[in-house]
Amino acid sequence: MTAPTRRERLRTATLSEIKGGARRLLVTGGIEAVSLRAIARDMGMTAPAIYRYFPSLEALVAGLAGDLYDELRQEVEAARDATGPEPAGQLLEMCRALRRWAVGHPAEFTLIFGNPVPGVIEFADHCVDPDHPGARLGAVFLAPFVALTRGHRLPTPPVELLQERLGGHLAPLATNQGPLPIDVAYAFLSAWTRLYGLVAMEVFGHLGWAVDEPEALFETELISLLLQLRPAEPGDALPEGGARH
Amino acid sequence: MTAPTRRERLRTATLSEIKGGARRLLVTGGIEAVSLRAIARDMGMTAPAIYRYFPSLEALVAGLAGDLYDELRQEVEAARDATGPEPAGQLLEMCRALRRWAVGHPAEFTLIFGNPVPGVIEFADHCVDPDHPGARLGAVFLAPFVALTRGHRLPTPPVELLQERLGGHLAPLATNQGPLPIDVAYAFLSAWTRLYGLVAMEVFGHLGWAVDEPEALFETELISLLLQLRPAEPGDALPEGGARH
DNA sequence: AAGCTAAGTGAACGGCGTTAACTATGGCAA
DNA sequence: TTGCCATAGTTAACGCCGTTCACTTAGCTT
Repeated sequence: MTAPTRRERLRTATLSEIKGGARRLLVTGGIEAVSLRAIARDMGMTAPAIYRYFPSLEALVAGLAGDLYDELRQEVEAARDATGPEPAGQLLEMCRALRRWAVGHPAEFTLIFGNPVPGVIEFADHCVDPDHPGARLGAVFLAPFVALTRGHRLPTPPVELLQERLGGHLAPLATNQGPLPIDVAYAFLSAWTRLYGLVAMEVFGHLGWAVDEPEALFETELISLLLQLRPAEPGDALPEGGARH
Repeated sequence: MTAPTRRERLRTATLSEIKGGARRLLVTGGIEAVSLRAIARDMGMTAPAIYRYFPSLEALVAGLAGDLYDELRQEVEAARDATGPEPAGQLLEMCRALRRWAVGHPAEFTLIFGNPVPGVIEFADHCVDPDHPGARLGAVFLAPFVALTRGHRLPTPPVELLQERLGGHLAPLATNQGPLPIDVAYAFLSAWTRLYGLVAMEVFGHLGWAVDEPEALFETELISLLLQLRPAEPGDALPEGGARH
């Protein structure tokens, strides 16, 4: 690994300048403001020059999406590492970090978690790859989730029903994250879609008809979710929710 | 109210032809395929003529979104009316109708429930209007939900906690749908975001890393949700769940 | 029949992604 | 050191796009 030559340094600098410009346009004007010509204009370049770095605008956007996935994952990991070892507290802070990032970076969240934009479609399609940034983000949440729910009954429908309905369709999850007890797998997916639904509805502006402070709903739902996942204890505030089955 | 003149007939015919063309383009090529020039080309017209019917492409898309909201609501209402009077069965079939429409019309679902597209943004912003199609869709689900949960304890955090966290922030919901007990309001929003999260993740392709048959997860989650909302009875088994096609 | 209004046309402006042909330059080998 | 070549950049062009403007045509009204 020798020292990078001058051309290599210039190339990586230009590449990150392109990505930075794309990000800035994404933040200020949404995905439809990201154009090769605008990026090049901001850099004092011409649009065709960008084709030396990306084969198309779609590819550029896809690369940006990958970076954003990693950024979000690192944010979530940082929140986890800044918390004590109890998985419940870790999950709480990780979920909060996810929402905080989403609300603070709505355009970025929209790009990676909203409608598949043309360049990001292949992303979603080839998600069965365990190295996919989406799967890696899921894995970060899965670890403390498994730790939290280990060894006690989860508030799911009966395991026989889960087996019958869901048993044959969890192959992608097993491929990505290793084998899991079916009730843990189901409870995780249920929690993940709940988290996604809450955050996505807030960021996409679909909660305005119901609440004027989405964070309050988020915090309430988070408490409810974690209470349901905890083993029922005598005097638990949620006896019927947690121990129905 | 006299008979429509010839020009009026032509105008409404052209208007619906424009909308139909826009819908067809949306379905075949996604929202970015909807262009004034393409619509006009398909109609044997020129693009500026459309400005006699819509002030801009954004307005045309917003009108299309409104129509789609109504179409989805009618689909859900039809599913409700084709089911018996028990609110649990009605809710089950309404949720299934929602998912069926979303999966069968992914581009349309994406337009009204995904990233706010420029023309649809004002839609989301002015959602506090009870006549807003989104609020009306919510109301359709709210009625059987209230009936289902009336008179028994819901699996929510304690009401005092709900009051403290959420009490001051439900004004838009009350404005749109009338006053509700806070545990009912919270449980409804929780269920609504769960439903949205599930369907949106499936339609947007964000579940590929986890399941190979999203419908199985949907059905399981639906059963779990309805079981949690019902008063616990000995030997409860949610019979409708098994009577699926 | 005259005149007004609504519907539609064609040309044009500026913006977009992308391609092709061309120029200048950094790095390497003879 | 000189000569070469791959690389990074340029300009020009094509065909899309939304939108505006001036103009024509056809329908309706009086």
